[in-house]
Amino acid sequence: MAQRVKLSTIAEALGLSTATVSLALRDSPLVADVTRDRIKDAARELGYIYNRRAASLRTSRSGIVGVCVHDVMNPFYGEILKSIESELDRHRQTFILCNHHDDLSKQRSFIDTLLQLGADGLILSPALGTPAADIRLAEENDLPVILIARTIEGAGVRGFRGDDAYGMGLAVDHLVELGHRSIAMIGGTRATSTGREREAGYLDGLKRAGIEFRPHWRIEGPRERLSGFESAGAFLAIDTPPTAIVCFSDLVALGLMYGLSRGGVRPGVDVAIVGYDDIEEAAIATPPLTTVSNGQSEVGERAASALLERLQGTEAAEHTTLIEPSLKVRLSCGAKSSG
Amino acid sequence: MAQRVKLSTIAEALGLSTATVSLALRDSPLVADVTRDRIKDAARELGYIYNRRAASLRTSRSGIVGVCVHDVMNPFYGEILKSIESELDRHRQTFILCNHHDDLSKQRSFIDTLLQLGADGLILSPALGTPAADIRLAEENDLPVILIARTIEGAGVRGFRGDDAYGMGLAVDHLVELGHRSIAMIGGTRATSTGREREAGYLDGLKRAGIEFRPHWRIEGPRERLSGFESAGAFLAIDTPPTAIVCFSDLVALGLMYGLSRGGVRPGVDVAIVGYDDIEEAAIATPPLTTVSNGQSEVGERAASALLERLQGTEAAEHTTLIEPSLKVRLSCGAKSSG
DNA sequence: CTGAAAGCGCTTACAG
DNA sequence: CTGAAAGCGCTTACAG
Repeated sequence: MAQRVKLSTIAEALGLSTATVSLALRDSPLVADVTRDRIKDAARELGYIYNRRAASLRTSRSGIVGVCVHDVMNPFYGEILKSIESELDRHRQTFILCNHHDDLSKQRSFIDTLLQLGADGLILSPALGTPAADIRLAEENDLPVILIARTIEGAGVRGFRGDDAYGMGLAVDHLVELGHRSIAMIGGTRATSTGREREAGYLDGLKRAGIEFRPHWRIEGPRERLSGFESAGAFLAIDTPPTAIVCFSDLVALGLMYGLSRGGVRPGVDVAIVGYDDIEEAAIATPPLTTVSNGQSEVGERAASALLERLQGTEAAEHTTLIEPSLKVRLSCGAKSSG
Repeated sequence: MAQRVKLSTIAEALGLSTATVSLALRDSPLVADVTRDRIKDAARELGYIYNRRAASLRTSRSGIVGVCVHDVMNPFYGEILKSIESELDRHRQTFILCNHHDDLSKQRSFIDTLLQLGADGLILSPALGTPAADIRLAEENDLPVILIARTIEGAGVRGFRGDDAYGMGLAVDHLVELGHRSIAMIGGTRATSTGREREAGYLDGLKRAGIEFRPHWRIEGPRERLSGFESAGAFLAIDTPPTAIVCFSDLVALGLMYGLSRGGVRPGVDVAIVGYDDIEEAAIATPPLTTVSNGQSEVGERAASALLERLQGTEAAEHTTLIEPSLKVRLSCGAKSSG
């Protein structure tokens, strides 16, 4: 290719200074309308490409926001990412995505990259075991952080997530109303705030109903479709299997339903199942999945807005906002209670 | 925060020049070992953060590779993205993801951003209707492009994708062997090379078997789970419904199976179904889905390698490499042929 | 309304 | 083995 076109190329072609060209391209009112139009036309004709590195070196604003989650492929993040994307788009921020797969070192190297690129901010669903110090390091280096989905003790930053304990309570209450007295919980781990909260909501729900928790009702671990599928075996191996199951997530529930079907047990008929998240697939599954809607799009939108406000100069705050979840009743919990 | 630490901060602290510090941090053999160690220690202690914008302004290498696909949430891209990610990781390239949602202007603005950031390359699954000129614009501005999954006439760049026509042929052949003589195809559009190729494979398959194609066997459009679900209605409305269905993708097939179940038709019993892509869920679905494995991880890996080679200085080539697909027989095609 | 000049934080020949 | 200086392509006071 020919010599790259830069501000000075345009300036020379028109007999102007680079200062004027720079101002004109950014629609500064300091430049006369006629001049501005001439400059913009020339820029277009010459195929000028704005060099953001050079600009951001000067202004220390990059227009980049990092978004880092466990796994972008997980539909749980679908709504969240979608609303973050549209919010950032509107403010002409480029958003760069990253999976950390719950690997702390991947997360760290992504944060490092953002710092090196002079990114303007980070929206993070922190990896398992993220120490508060990691968040502070970013903040101390002028990278504002907003947490989503999971929160971290002592991180001192703003966070947005669903009220997981309350939401899981809704699920349990509903099953109790249907007459169930033996309710399992499958999936999730205490290593995340989400896992702890949802488990707490489950245990509280049982307590409210005066049901005594049995340790073998709790199958920990599964957080995705495949492990949900595999957990069907463990569930069916329980001596007297519970009549109902609350799952850590819809993905776990959907995998579990596949697993139970294969084991000859009919979800929604032989056993009641409730998921969590209300992903798109829940409504069309066989049977349609009763679940807890988590307000994900609100989480995404508010996280993005909070970040944009901080970029505008608002002070950092450090509380976590809980979005109120709601129950979506469908057919998967239609099992007759049998005990 | 305090004044930002830069090369010169370290240089001053140690009584050295920035040149030496710069070389030392990049492990140049020009710097004495002792000096290098002192420098690295100081950098760590001072909390030095490398400024990539400044460096890349000078070197015109950014270490950034863009990856842009229709929708990162689509599990079809799962394997592809995973192998691209690990390949780029190993070469210390930061990869930034973007969805274009088949919106040309979104794709263009992403390419623009990459150009502005001085990105080193782009791996692209082009949006519907992407003109060859868009690809050439990138190439002319020193942004090498590699295409995946979909190809574009006359783009003049390297591409990698599964052999879609051949793969769909495998699916049809298998159904014919099972005795089916009326086979529908659901999903996909002629606006993408993938859609055209898979449809061509379907039609050729019918021809090979001496089956005359009926227009009402072809339900165009669906490319995702939800629209696959909805297409069940259209299928069941056919006067004498075909005994077998090949789907544009696993997602379409899985949605369709949900839809058929709800309509009281048992997939794999009342009607044979074959998907395409062999995503993880296919193996655990109810019933397990017969499908065509597309070699996605090979696509991702080879696309990333091809790009890395070009960054190394290899000349651009322009042929498309077809990865050979293979059939995975499971239970969803176990329907008895009835005509 | 427009221009000349400094500077953002690196890297890279070139000297020594 | 180390240093002084130029330059990557912008933006931003400051002058005029």
